[in-house]
Amino acid sequence: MTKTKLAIFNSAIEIFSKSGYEGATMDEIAYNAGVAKGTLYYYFKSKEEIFQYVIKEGINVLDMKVSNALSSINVSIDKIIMLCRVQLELVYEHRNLFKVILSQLWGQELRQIEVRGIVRKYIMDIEKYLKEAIDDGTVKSSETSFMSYTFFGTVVAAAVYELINEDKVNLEEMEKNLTSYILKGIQNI
Amino acid sequence: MTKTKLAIFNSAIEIFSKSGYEGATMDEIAYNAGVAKGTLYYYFKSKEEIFQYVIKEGINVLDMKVSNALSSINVSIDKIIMLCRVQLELVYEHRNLFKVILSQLWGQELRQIEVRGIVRKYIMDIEKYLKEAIDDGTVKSSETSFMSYTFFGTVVAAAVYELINEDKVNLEEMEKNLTSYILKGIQNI
Amino acid sequence: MTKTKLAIFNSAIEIFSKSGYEGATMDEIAYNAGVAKGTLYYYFKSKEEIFQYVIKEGINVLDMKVSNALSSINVSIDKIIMLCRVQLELVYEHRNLFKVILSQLWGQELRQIEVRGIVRKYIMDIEKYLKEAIDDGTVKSSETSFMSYTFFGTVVAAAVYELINEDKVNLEEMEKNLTSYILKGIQNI
Amino acid sequence: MTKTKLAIFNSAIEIFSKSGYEGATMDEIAYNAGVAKGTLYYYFKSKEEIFQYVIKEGINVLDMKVSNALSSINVSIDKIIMLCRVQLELVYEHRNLFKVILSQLWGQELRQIEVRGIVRKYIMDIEKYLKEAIDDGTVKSSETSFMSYTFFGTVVAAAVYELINEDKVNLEEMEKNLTSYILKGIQNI
DNA sequence: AATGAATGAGTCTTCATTCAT
DNA sequence: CATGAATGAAGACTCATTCAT
Repeated sequence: MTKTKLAIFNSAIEIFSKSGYEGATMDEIAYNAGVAKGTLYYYFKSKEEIFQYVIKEGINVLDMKVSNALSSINVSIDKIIMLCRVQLELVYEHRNLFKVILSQLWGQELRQIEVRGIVRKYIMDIEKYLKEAIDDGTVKSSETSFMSYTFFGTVVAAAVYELINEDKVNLEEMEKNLTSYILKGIQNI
Repeated sequence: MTKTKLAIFNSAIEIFSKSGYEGATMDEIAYNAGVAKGTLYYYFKSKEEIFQYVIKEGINVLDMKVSNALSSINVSIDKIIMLCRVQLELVYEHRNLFKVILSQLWGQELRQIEVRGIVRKYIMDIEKYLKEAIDDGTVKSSETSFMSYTFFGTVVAAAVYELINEDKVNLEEMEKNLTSYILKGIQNI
Repeated sequence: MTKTKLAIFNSAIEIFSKSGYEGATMDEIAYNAGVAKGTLYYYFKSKEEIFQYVIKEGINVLDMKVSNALSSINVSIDKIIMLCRVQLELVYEHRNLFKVILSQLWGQELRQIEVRGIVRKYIMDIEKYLKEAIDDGTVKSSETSFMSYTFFGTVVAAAVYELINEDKVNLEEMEKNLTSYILKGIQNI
Repeated sequence: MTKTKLAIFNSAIEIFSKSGYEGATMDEIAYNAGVAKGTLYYYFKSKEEIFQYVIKEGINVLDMKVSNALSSINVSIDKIIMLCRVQLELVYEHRNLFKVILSQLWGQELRQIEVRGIVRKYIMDIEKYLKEAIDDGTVKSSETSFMSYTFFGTVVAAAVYELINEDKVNLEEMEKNLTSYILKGIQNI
């Protein structure tokens, strides 16, 4: 990625997260990147292509960070706990990327269907870790597909919480609560 | 709501859910409602106003259905269980409304900030039920604000699951899994 | 054709003849028609579609004028003579249409290939009259296909002559010369 | 002409003939010439200048080929016959140049008016030969200016014929027909 | 109560041209 | 000699909105 392309990438993520895909304008993206509008088209064929690049490159980073964080852990329940923590941190650190993805998850445009496909793959990676933990008995045997979606949803919840309550979040506290919620649920026993 | 206004309401929800706010066009909404474009402006001042009407009227329906479902239940843990069930049913039944809301949750446009305010209120209603259950000891004492967001997130998860896996969902099965997940978590004890 | 559509049609022919297809701008066409740019798109899907409408509608008029002029003539040599005259008059009267057609005859764009198809059909109509005249012996037996193209080319020559020498043309004189050229050639015997 | 300039010349003629002046892009011309876009501007000041170079250099070649072909012929009627033949061969051999010229003959842009001027001069050369033949009585006395345009038009006809009927042309046959048409016309006597 | 022709501001995209290397 | 990254003016097209009927 050249310096210019990187500037466009960063600008685009910001603008898309602020205005959504349709709401974002090439003018804004260019201005925010500090380049001329024509430059966008020197590096990308269209707005669509910028969007796809943002998503794919972004997901790559997430994937790498997740597998890095988990690679050194052997005990599967610890993996699950670390997964909670790392996902939460990613949501926090890459909140703009998450906003872009979550805003483009819902429609019937080709772009949106593709984003769903990407999220599906992302969630299937989570499922893998859950299956491991089920296999060695630390996690309840259950329908892992749905379970991984609820896991993902819980992370989204954190994004919504963070979005709605802005500045006031305490990441460590959230981590603790989230892990407890996921592992043990809410019921008092 | 006259017949024509209702037709516009239904059409708008459909189009907004398919294309998002910016992606939806007045032409499409009018055509889908079976009226002329001018008619939209006879009933609403602007696209913005149609959108707001859709959201507010939609949320009203959800609120009423939730309180109806819970009004006859006294035991607080049963209320929580029913809340799981009813939310899941609403996500399923009013999926288009949920798609509209969830797609408009993430940006910095006035409209999106307003939608977040509405969701915030909606989640605070959930919090009320959780507080009740904590008070009588059936639910663990915890940070209820965050807990209600995770609850909401889990419901969103169901929406995503349903969206990505389309047709193949089994609502009853999902209900059982969801309730177990929320109440007891995933860990084997 | 509504009044507005007609205004667009007339404007477009003028602008296309002045600037060619690519050189013409929608702004110019709209301004010249006395309507807003959006109005062009209310009546036509695209610039391309305006162009096609101009060509097809224009060719229709030519076809009708030719067959009207020839319908009342029975002697085939007189038909040929009248064909010379009427073609020349059409080139003169509809010079803008001819300019548009002749400028769009030469490339490999779909639009240009289509125009060639239309011209081909137009020339095949001429061929019909030549064949008749050959059948009754007033015109030399020859390769009629090529002959009709040369006939057409001679008409184009008149267009070029008229274009290059502007104002100074004497239509009657041209008619006489043209007919003599076509019927008897240039050689002195 | 250096090798690079020649490459640009050849590329430009090809692209202009395929897409017209406005339709041709500098990118395409550069790519087709196997050079970088900047190189075009090393050799030419602008697209306009490339175009003019193409036309002028092209017409030069035509002029030379015509005068070469006719220089050794003394009998004026033979000159006319050879003129037919050589023009037809040029149209065939340099069809791309003819397409460029013929597509740029019709508008009101400066460039197009200039092309008309060049064609005018080219036709006036033809006129010269016709005048000679009139002077010694082999060609009918007539308005030579118009006659030379019809002569040119007949050649254009061949171009159109060739363009529309592509591959299927038989050059020798065409030459015979064309010469007969020009010298003796179509009428049976 | 309802329409649909007309608008024009705003958007994406193209492309001739420049310039530092 | 030659390059190609970068530009920005200009063009096709969209669409929310208006208004006379």
